[in-house]
Amino acid sequence: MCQDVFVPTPQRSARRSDALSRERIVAAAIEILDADGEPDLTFRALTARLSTGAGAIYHHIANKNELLAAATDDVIAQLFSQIEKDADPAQTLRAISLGIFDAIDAHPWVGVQLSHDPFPAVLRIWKAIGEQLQALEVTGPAQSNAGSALVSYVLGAAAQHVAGPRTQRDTAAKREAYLETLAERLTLHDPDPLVGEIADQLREHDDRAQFLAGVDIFLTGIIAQTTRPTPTSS
Amino acid sequence: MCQDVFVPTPQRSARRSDALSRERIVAAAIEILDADGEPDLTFRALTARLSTGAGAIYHHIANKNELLAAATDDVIAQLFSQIEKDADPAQTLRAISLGIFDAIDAHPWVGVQLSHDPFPAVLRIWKAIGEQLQALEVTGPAQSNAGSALVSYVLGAAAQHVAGPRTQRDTAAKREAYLETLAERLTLHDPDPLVGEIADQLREHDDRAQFLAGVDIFLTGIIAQTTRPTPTSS
DNA sequence: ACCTGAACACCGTTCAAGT
DNA sequence: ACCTGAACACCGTTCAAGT
Repeated sequence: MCQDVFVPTPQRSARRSDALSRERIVAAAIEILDADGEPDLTFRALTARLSTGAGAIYHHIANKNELLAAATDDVIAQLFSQIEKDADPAQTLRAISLGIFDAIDAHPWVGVQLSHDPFPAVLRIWKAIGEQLQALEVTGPAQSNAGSALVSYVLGAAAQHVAGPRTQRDTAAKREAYLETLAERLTLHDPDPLVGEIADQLREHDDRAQFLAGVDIFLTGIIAQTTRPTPTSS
Repeated sequence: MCQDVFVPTPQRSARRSDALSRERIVAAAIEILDADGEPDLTFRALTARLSTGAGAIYHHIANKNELLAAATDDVIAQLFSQIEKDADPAQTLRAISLGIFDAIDAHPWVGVQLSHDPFPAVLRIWKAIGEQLQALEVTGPAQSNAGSALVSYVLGAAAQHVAGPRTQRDTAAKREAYLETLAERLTLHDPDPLVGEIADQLREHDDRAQFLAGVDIFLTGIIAQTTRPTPTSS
């Protein structure tokens, strides 16, 4: 269809100074999502915060899915503008992974969204990780496999980290209680000693440190496979 | 419109032979989820299929979250009853990972649920993977790290695999078109040659093979770390 | 062009009333 | 004890009407 022009019209009737825009809508959505979680992001809450009518939003955003995707992309874009690249590609990959983990820790709804509907934010992640893998001289199908695996791991681990709690406040304050409850329910329902061990690990472990240990397992595997592509090669 | 009566009940006190039960409710929910996807699992659709009233469900299931968790646990439990253990723990870990991937491929809503609300199904996965890691003589904190990482990878990869399509029919028939559309949008919005490469990979790659390649990166990393715990050790 | 807000077609859950 | 189904308190989205 045609391009809609979008002439900013400086003089005109001036209207309200804080006119609605996609940016303002996304910013307001992020505030609600961070404060109250995804279920509380309703068009009614959004219109109340923006002092507008329900339908006005739809002049800038197609629907709620697009709003969530835009809010997620905003957080991820912001994150990548802050990542500092190291001379060592493996170290940069650790920084990228940890940056994503911390962003999802701070905005749990981002983790849910990236697993549910990855476009367009996950593209940024693919690009950044692919670049570093090339620097590691992992190329061709090996790069595709390694990149896909690392992206899946990072998103999967972050999603597990924020599973249960729905807001950042919840994550910090309630995750311990959540894990404790979970641990109790496990041991209650299952006398298996292995379950007891898992429950203890739940109580004690540090998600962030464990996440980084997983990244290192990946990097070790990628580097080992590059050095020695197949187990049968000499 | 008022009488409704329509009481077939032949002899009364026998009640209906197919009385409601948690099992029948969960089975009906799985049928709807597989056929139409999570958004179409409504209590109205469920009561219609079970020929009952809306409130009757609540005598057996606390709410929709519990219903989704129960349906997911049902699928995962079913899966583990079919896994064949190999003498080689690494091979069994591949079989478990692939079994979970295929189960989520067949029931995409399971992937969403496991990322969103892991209990109790993810416990089964932890147990099965932890057992095989012990057989690999990965113990202590290393086992905890390795198990957590593999679970995160498997769930993350499966979630990415089913992202977009919402039913198994969609996955098979529409994923190719989805990836093609995605590839086109990528190249349209971004002239970066790296994006072009990613788009080509999207079009060509085999999710299942790539998933297995990622599992092997993991196993390689875990085994390499066990053999040589820290990079600085001789 | 952009905004308004009532209206529409839903949804999960509750609860008085039945058996 | 278990079931019924109307009612309640929402929700995302639409659309005639305004400026």
